[in-house]
Amino acid sequence: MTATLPQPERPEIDAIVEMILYLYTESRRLTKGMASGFGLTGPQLTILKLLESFQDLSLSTLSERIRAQNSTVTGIVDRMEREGLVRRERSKADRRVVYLRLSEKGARLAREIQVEPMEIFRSALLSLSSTDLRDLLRILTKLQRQVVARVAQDGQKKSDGGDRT
Amino acid sequence: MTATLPQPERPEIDAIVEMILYLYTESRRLTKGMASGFGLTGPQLTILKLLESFQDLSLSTLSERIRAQNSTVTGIVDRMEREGLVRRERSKADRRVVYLRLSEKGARLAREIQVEPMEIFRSALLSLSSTDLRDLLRILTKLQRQVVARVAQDGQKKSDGGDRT
DNA sequence: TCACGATGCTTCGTGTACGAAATATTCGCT
DNA sequence: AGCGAATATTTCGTACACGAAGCATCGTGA
Repeated sequence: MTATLPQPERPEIDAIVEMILYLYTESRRLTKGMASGFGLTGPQLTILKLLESFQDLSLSTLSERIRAQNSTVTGIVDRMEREGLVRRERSKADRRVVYLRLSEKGARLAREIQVEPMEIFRSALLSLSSTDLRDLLRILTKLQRQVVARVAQDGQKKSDGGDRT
Repeated sequence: MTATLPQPERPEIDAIVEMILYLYTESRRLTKGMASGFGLTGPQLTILKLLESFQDLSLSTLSERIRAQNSTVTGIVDRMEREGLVRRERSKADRRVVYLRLSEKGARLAREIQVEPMEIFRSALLSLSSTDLRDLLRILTKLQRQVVARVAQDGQKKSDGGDRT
C-alpha cells in the first residue's frame, strides 16, 4: 500500500501541505473578521448567505453543504434563532424535518453583506491566469479522487469489523 | 479592487473552493480517527509528532507552527500534561518562556505512531506525477503570495484606525 | 395493524479555537 | 536604578465541532 519508491518529492509535499493549511486557516480567519463587523461569527455568515440563495433548506441538507454534523448545526442555528435571524419550521409532509428560513432581519442582513465566505481565497483565485486556474482544478480533482477512494476503503474496513473501538 | 472583468471562471472557482474545503476537512477527520486509536485527539497527535522531531519547542513557537493561538495550545497541552504525555519546563534564560518536552510515555507513544498528521492528503499527493506536483506547488505559491499581500493590507488598515471595533 | 428498523433532529459531554484581559518577566531608555 | 513598553503565557467567556445517546416520526413488511 505505501509506496516503496524513493521520494525526492518529500519537501515539495511538505510545502504543499503547509500551503493548503495556510490558505484554509487564513481564509477562515478573515471570513471571521469580516463577519464580526456585522455581529456574526464565521459559520453564521456562511449559513446566512446559503439561506439567502436557497430557500427551504432542511437542517441536514445544510449540514451536508457545509460539511458539518447535524449536532453542530443545531447549535449554530440555536444561536441565530436567538438573535432573530432565522426561523425553524417543521415540514408538514415529514414532521421529522426542520426547514430553515431567514427572518426579515436575517434577509436584510444577508442583503447588506456583499461578500462570500472564503472571499479572500476567491479573489486570490481570480488573479490567476485561466491556464493556471484550469491546471489547478485538474490537479485538485485528481487529488480529491484519491482521497475519496481512500475514505471509501476506510469506511468499508470499519463496517467489516476489522476495527478496535 | 474587485475586478470588473467578466468572470467565466466563476464555476471553476467555486469548484476549487469546494475541493480545498473537502480535502482539508476530510484529512482532518481521518487524522482524528487515526489518533483516537491511540487515545489521542487530532491536535494532540500533531503536537506529539512535532515534539518528537523538535526538542525544546516553546509554547509560542509551537503555536505558530500549527497556526493556532497561544491560548488554544495552552489548553491542549494542559490535557496532554494531565495524561502524562508532556512536561512543561520554564526556560532558565527567559523565565517567561515555557518549553515543552515529551515524557517517557509520550516518547514511547510517538515512536509507536508511524503516520504523519494529514497523512491521507500526503499519500494522495504521492500519487501525482512529478509534473503535476511541481505545477501544483507553483500555483499554490502564487495563491499564497496573493493572500499574504491581502492579509498585510488588512492588518495595516486595522492599525491605521479606519475600523469600527 | 403493528412491530421495528431507518431517518431527522436535539441533548450532552469533551475538546478545540479564538480574543480580551490578567499576570509575570524582560527590555529599552533615561 | 527604575519606569514603561513589549513579550510569553494563562485565564475566562463564547462559539464551534464531533460522537453517542435519546426522542419523535416515518416506512416497510409480516
